Amino acid sequence: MKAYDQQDRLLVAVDCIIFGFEAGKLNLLLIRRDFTPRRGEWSLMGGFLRADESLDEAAARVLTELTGLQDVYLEQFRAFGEVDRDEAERTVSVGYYALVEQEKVDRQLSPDYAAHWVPVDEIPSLVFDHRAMVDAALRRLRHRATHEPVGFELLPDKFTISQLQSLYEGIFGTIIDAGNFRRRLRKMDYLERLAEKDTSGSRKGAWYYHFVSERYAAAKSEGVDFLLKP
Amino acid sequence: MKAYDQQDRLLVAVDCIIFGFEAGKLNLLLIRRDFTPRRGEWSLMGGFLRADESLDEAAARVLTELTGLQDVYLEQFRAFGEVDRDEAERTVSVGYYALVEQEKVDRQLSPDYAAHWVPVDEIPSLVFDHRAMVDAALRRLRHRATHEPVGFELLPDKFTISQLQSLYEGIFGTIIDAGNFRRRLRKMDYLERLAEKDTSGSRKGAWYYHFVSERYAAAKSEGVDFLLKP
DNA sequence: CCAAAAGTGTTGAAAATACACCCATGA
DNA sequence: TCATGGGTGTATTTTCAACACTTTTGG
Repeated sequence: MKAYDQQDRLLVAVDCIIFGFEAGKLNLLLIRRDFTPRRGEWSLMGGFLRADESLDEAAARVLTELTGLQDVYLEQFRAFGEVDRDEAERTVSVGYYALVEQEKVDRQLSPDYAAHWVPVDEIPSLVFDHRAMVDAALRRLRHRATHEPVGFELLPDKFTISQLQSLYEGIFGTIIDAGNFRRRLRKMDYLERLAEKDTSGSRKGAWYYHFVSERYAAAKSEGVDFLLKP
Repeated sequence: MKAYDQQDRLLVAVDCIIFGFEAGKLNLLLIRRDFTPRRGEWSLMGGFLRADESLDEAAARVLTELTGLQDVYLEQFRAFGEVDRDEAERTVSVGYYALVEQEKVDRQLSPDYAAHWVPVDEIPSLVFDHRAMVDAALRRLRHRATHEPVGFELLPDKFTISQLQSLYEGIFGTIIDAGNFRRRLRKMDYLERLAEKDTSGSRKGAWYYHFVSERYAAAKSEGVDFLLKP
């Protein structure tokens, strides 16, 4: 418990699996490394934990550095600690996944990293164990999205039911029955229908909805569980 | 991403939340620290990650050191990285929870640590952020126990339905309808009824069952999901 | 008027629940 | 014989997937 020597001190990193959604596709934000090791290869965005910050703070810092965004949905999902996972030096990495509005990111993406959105079903070869990190994050996201209303983080504040359905189809890679999907949503009274319609997708126009987090918190505290299966 | 200095090197620990089950109670194995800091206070069993081992290996080592057990169910659930979480020195700790047969442990517990079983609803004050670790582990265990057949890890190889029900009642702190609980189990053909009865609990005697992990793996690969709600 | 997306209703099957009931047996 | 935990059966309710159906409106 107590014993350690200087050699036990090592680097701790955070790596961010950044999810976005656009045109019916769930995407991942990757960078091309312009630094060693593995310069030029695809990689997740990451950074080293500093002495004066918590893990959560480090993850938020790294995310802001790349996307310029603050206050985004960010959740730790797993620490990765194989001895040889980083070829340069022993490093334990803590994985975080982020859910961002892709459009927001695109407006202020840092040019310092050659970052690109890649559909989750077309992920290129990644450095180190980053592919395993992505897979673990995806599993966690899928699970979380069915049990907590986190999917909304990937959509604009105003969204239509069809957009939400398309998102869930993107997350799970499945087709969902529109009627049943709507019915489940209708019961969630923390989804507020706005007085406005989106007419871009159809003649009829689709009502915009809005997620009212205070109402969700109230419902949850009364034991009402969120559940949205694919 | 790339930049760090010597000061960024820090200690990584693993802490083990060790669950056991006895007499209808879900228990936690705690130690009394005979080392600084906080000598004499209650704490989780932990240890520092060494340069030549993975996180999983470190957790297993720590667990074996205390309990003498090997090959127990051990799962990482979260890394804890607040700056001041350990008052002695900046330390990131990765939390693992273990499910062990309490009786097995009691037979070979290391005397080097003053370890005690404590019911999960009577946890004393713990050092650092160990209480938050325990709470997170408990949430994870409850969730995991409903979706994966991990509860069996807490019971002997042979167990009765009543024991299993009592275990689930202990994990969730609820009362379960015996009839419905049995019916759900009857459908799980990876639970094999043995030719033997436990006559200690009743006149009639209760059949012993056995979890056949190979059969479960087969069922799972065919898409049959485990689900055992409280 | 018609194409096409938005949105509603109906139905039958499946599963969860509550709870009444039978079983075996040692004291 | 009866108290006690073990174990089964069943009527009722709830949930849910499938899919037919209606609505709206720009072109």
